Amino acid sequence: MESSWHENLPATRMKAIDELVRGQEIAKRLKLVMNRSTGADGYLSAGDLVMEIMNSFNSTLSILKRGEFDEFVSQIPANTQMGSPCWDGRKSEDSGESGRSTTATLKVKDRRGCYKRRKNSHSWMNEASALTDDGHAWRKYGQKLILNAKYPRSYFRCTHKFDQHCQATKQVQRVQEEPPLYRTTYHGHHTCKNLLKASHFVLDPIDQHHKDSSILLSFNNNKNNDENNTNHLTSKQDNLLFPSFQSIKQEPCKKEESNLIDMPISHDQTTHNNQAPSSDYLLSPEDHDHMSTFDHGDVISGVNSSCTTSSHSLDVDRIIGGSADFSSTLVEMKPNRQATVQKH
DNA sequence: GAAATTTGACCAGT
DNA sequence: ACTGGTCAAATTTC
Repeated sequence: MESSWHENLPATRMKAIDELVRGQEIAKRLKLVMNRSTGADGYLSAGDLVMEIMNSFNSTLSILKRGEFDEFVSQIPANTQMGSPCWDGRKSEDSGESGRSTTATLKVKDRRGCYKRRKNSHSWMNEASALTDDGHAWRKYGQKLILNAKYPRSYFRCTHKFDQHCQATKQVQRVQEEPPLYRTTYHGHHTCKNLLKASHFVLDPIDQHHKDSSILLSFNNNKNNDENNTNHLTSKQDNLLFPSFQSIKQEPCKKEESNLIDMPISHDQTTHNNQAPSSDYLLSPEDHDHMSTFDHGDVISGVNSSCTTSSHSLDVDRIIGGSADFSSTLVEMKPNRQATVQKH
């Protein structure tokens, strides 16, 4: 599948990719060296750094290979590159849309509506039988009843949206009652530096994955297709995930888990569908390829450390396939992590 | 009191 | 017009 993306890219981008691949290889070697020479404690922080580096490479490569560079750039906060009047969701004084505001609504409009709706944004999906901790701190900003969905959808943004201009968001929706099945759809890349959580973030999914509790889907949005995807997605039980979802600011997430996402919607349109929402998401042919490699790669890339939640597996496949992959390393690190995570 | 969640309203895409 | 995504005041929690 790699040949396909090669063909479509301009030479300059190809060159950039080559450079990134080279850097990626170097980081990989560094990791191996560190793995041999460093003690446990030293390794953890250094390992995190290497993870950061490699995730950064992965993310960038994914973006470039998919021809999404432009979009990626557009996600960078306004103060660094874009002129969007209110990129961070806060209203700036002179945002253009007020032009069609009436005076009566001006006050409200002054506060609201200044946001760009996500279109074709980079997104991927994770399905699990429990609400999984993806290692990031999330803040809930909305909940919505979705047509033909039995349960409401919850909307989360990165806690560091404002202090670090992190653009990542996710949506969580329970899609099935028995067995419980939650679908988490991630949008955007984390640009925050939440390093502590980052290491957890990297670790958990590996573990989860090996214990087979969740499925990560990578896709480019578009909800057209159906069928089939979900057939790949049978999710299973896992007990490990329960400490989970704590990333939504510890306790509050429990609340969400218990009364928010679990709560079925009790109105008339609940009729048909526990499964239907699954069909809202589909994989592009390319992503089907990713799917086929999920078993080892995409979990890492998808959950990918603090700052790069790009999900595309090809790079990670390469990493993991090409060297003593992270898994063993991560297993070593895990005890530390658990001590940290399971505060309650 | 600060931070997080809830919830109704606003807005954009279709 | 409808629906989903986001905003922000009000409320709740710590």
